[in-house]
Amino acid sequence: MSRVKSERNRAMPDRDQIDLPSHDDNSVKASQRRRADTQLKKGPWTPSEDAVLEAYVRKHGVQNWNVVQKDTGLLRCGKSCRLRWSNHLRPDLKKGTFTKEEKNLIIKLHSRMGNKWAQMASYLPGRTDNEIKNYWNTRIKKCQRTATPIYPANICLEASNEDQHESTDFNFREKLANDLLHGNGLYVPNFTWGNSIDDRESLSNASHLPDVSFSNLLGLNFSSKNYDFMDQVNQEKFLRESEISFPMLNPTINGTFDGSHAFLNGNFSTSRPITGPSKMELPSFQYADSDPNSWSTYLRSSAMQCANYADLCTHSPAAIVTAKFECMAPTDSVQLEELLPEAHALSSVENQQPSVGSLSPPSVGTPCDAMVESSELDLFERDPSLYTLIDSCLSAPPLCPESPDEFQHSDFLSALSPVFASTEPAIPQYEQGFFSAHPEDSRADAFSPWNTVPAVFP
DNA sequence: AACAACGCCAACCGCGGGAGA
DNA sequence: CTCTCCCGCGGTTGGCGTTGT
Repeated sequence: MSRVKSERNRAMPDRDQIDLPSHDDNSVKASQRRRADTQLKKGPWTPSEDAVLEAYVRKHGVQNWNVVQKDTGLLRCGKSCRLRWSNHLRPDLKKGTFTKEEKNLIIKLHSRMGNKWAQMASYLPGRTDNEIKNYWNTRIKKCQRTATPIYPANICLEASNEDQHESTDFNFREKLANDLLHGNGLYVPNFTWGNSIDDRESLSNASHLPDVSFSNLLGLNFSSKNYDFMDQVNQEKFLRESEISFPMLNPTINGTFDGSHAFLNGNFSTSRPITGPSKMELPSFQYADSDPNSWSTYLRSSAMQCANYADLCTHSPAAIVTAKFECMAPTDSVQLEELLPEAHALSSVENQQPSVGSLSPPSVGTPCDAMVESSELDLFERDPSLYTLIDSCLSAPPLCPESPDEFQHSDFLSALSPVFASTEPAIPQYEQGFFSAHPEDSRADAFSPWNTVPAVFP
């Protein structure tokens, strides 16, 4: 903060609006403040007010918002002036609705930052924290109403992959493996079909991993010496997918959160079961994994349930049709700078758009986009031939649980592959040098010529 | 056509932090 | 060290247009 002393002295002593004698006691100040508040205008800004404010800022720049109010005679408090300028009158603002790329980025950023709207805005040049906040709040409401995950699976996948690849000081993957393996012991799940598969809400947030090996799905590796972490989480993933395939298995997936794991669509609490209306605040990824109800504990329990699902698959191979919904891996080891490439790419895309404020050009159709628009992919709609495929599979003789390897699934999976092939997110490439400085420099405020240069309109 | 629900947006409010007196 | 002031942030509210019933 580099305010000039003289400017500060010109500022109105009152917190936001009015000059008050320095010798007044607090009660008098408060009284006068209230009186002053009533004199100030509230509500929507008129074009004439905008013009006055803009003209003033163009001439004098931004130094002290209370001075703006005083000098211009606007019946607006300094705070209101600042808000109006930063959210609407700034020349570098980008108008219009968020593009799909921006939405993706917001979701990804929120998965890492939580409700740090201003920080998030720094990754979205031309966008304000208020815009992002409004978008997110609307999104949360929508997700709550439709009982869909707040964090689309593809976003979580990227977060998961990035964390797995780049985390150095905290190896989340190994931590999970340790949790799952109970030290050096192998996890031998209970294969008894009939255990209720609960916590599907939680399962929808399991870690995304590459396509599930069918032998893993059938539980063959559960007793294998080579049964590693990936196998376990693959099975975990598959179990979660079962909830998507067979929602009827979980009558409790209706938006209430009173389970011990307390997953909240994309958010999960570290400790407290959540009942009733929930406040979707910070992202799950931000919470430390230090609670008995946490992610690792959850994974451990659901790995066991996975075996149940593997059993189910031996009788109902059609279940795997929906097996391509990714999910998340919460972690507290996050490099926010990882998002710079995407932010840059996003900015590049925006720059190529025909005009500021217009809608984005026809999307290339990344699956991530699709997930943002609709978290629930109807694979059957996307490929009606699946019906035939499933029918043929279901009409085949039941598989023998004792020899699940006999199941010839390769054709089945390959037939499905066109459906699944497009579900990997397309991450824009990062062009070196676009962001030459810290992302904070890309903040809308920082981009503004007012802040860096002289406070005088060029 | 009327009403309600929803979505979006703008603006306000309270609070905390930084800086200067 | 304390107080005051300003700024910025996050939460919340209210208005208005759109959509659904």
